[in-house]
Amino acid sequence: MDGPEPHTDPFASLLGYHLRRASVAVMADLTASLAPLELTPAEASVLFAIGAGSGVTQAEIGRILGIARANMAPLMARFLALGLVEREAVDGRSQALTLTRAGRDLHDRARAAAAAHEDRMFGGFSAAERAAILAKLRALWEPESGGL
Amino acid sequence: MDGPEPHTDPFASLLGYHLRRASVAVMADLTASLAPLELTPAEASVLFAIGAGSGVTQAEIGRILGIARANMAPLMARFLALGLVEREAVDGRSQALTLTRAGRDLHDRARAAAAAHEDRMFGGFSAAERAAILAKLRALWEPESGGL
DNA sequence: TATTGTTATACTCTATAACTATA
DNA sequence: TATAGTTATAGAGTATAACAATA
Repeated sequence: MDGPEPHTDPFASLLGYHLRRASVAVMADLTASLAPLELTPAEASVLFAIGAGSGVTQAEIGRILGIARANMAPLMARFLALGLVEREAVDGRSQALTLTRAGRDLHDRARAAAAAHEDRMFGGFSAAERAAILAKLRALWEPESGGL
Repeated sequence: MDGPEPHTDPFASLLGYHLRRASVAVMADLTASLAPLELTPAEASVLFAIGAGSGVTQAEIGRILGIARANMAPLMARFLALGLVEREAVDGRSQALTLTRAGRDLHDRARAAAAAHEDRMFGGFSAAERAAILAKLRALWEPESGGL
């Protein structure tokens, strides 16, 4: 007869489980960090994508960030309504996106908030550790990043 | 005058961004791995928690897994309807949960599916690398795990 | 024939509030 | 006064289908 089951942690070996829990915790902190700017993490990432590339289009951003085209529309509508973004026709269907002055302003503040958030979350890791983890995480979702 | 902005990846330094993308990709694979068993990742984790501890209660599982009590109810109702779980009164309000034979059976198949999934996702990492990443991830969400 | 941007819609997950019964 | 379990419901986030205009 076996005794009662030993209380070994059933999630101790499940990397995916810890990945998920960590992601949820980190996202919650980021959400709180961006809330004063009235930006969600997804919106901030779109702002970063527009701010980095000159004249990216809406569809391109969706592909880069993994946001469905249908869900980009209301997000961009809000940015336009807030005067954060300007559009310039590339051809009859695509429009190049650039940040207005207000958009660049908010972009910079979101960048600062994200940086503070990263320091708060990952400050306990050395720069080398951060780089090592980042490379491994990238390999998990970005096939062309080389790893795995 | 500045030239056009250089195309530096605006997410290159954002660990949180890569954590999120990796989590989404890994969860999608796990979801697909568990679909033949008609289990969601959350359901499988509950099955694992019941299978590991003798007589845990519904509320305890919620706390362990970060699932709100309100959301545990329908999940457990399904498990009971499927005959996967049995309840035994601990006191007037709590009930100890144990797996039935069918529940243990599904538990073991879910375990196997999760293990195959983990190998597929993380097989490119050495055991030492897996352990190192897991410890870092744990530190991000489980304060008492020591790190950070 | 494929792509862009849009609208409408559905589906899942998660969060909140309220309630009963029990400790 | 706090906790267990439940119900109902609301809000995100995400996914699908369809459409008009353009390539």
